[in-house]
Amino acid sequence: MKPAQSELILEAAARFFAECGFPGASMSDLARHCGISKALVYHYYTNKEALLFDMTERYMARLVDLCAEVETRRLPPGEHLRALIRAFLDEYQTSQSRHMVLTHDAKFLEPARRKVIVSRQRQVIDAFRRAIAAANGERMSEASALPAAMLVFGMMNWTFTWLKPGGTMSYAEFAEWVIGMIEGGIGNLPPPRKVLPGARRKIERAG
Amino acid sequence: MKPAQSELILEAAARFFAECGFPGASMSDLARHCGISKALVYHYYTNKEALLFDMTERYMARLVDLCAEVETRRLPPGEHLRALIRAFLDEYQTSQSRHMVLTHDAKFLEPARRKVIVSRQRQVIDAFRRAIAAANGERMSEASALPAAMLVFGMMNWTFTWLKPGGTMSYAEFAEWVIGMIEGGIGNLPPPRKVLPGARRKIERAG
DNA sequence: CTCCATTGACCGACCGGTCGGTCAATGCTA
DNA sequence: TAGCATTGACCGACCGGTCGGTCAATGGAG
Repeated sequence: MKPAQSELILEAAARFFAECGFPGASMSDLARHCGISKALVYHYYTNKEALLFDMTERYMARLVDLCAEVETRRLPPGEHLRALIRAFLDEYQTSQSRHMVLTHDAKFLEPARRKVIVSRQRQVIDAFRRAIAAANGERMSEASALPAAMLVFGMMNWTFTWLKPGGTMSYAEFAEWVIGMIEGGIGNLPPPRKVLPGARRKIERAG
Repeated sequence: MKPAQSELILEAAARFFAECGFPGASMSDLARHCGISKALVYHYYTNKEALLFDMTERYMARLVDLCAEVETRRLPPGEHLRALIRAFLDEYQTSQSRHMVLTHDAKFLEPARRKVIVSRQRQVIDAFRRAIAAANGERMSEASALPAAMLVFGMMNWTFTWLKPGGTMSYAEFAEWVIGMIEGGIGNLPPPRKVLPGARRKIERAG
């Protein structure tokens, strides 16, 4: 069974939107990237925004599912949070384009559609907030769990600006760095591995 | 003394680019936002990209200066890193638009100009890397300081997606959260303040 | 003080080209 | 032949950028 044409378009669009930005990515060029005519793209998607919505909605559904799947494992609190972080960074490894489109271009959705995405984002945030609160029990106040979740999302989501699949540091390895940080701070990071010379150059973008 | 016209354009452009994205922000609309004609914008800036470059270059210069200024204080290592984090988050408070343009749209600069920005970014990353290495001395290997810096940038820079000036949590307060996290992990975060009801709704975007 | 050359701020109208989107026609397959 | 996949030709709107030209301020020469 060959994958549906619409999904091939979706995948190419994710890469293309991530590269050029939603407003900068023309439908003609997108069609060319897909190797089909522009009219055919419009055969599958009513307009440019529908493409953006389908892409971001599917991706958010995937992340929400990921949270649910980890919850079905019924792990002890500390391990649950670790599993969540590992699951997300594993997903991120193959979802760079999708995630960049999500964070950069969701604002171009019309309000009604944007609301759908934002509400799914809230579900994900809440899953982490709950996991953090549970893992820290009485040591952490209810009000602290949400900002703490933002610290965790910051560490994880910033990878989209610097960590690349196939680079020196793997996503699985970086997950342990995030876990080490939240469980004991900077002095608690994993022991160093052997690092290839020149590897530092791989890590370059931030500000 | 009134501020130069070109700087008023720059400021409006930062807001406008941040809102619409660089490719999505038209020069006609920008001029309208400034209350001037499009031709006048081109009187001050040779083209759209020059505007983007001037904006990002000035901002990066400011961040590099910030690192240098903190270094002149000659603080003990631990305090130096704390000061760097506090200085950056204080700057971020009033540089939301500029920073969003930097991270979203620097890729639209032509390679030569882009290189200038990237090299400044590397200077900033290196300042943090050195501060982190110094603050942790022999407890941390040389190779660990760079990924650790990425964790810190993640926590700080992710604020541009959720923390808003004038919101429930101040930037100064959040700086202490970042410091608490790196110095002892999630169990070491600052004690909770009184939080206004409904404040949680202020924090909404991530994924 | 008068005159005028020079300058920089500023504008409306316009250019070639590209945008998102449409549509009638043409395969191709069942 | 019915029906879906696919196309090239086409459209009005808008894009980044330029043009010819206006206007007030400045300043040096007489």
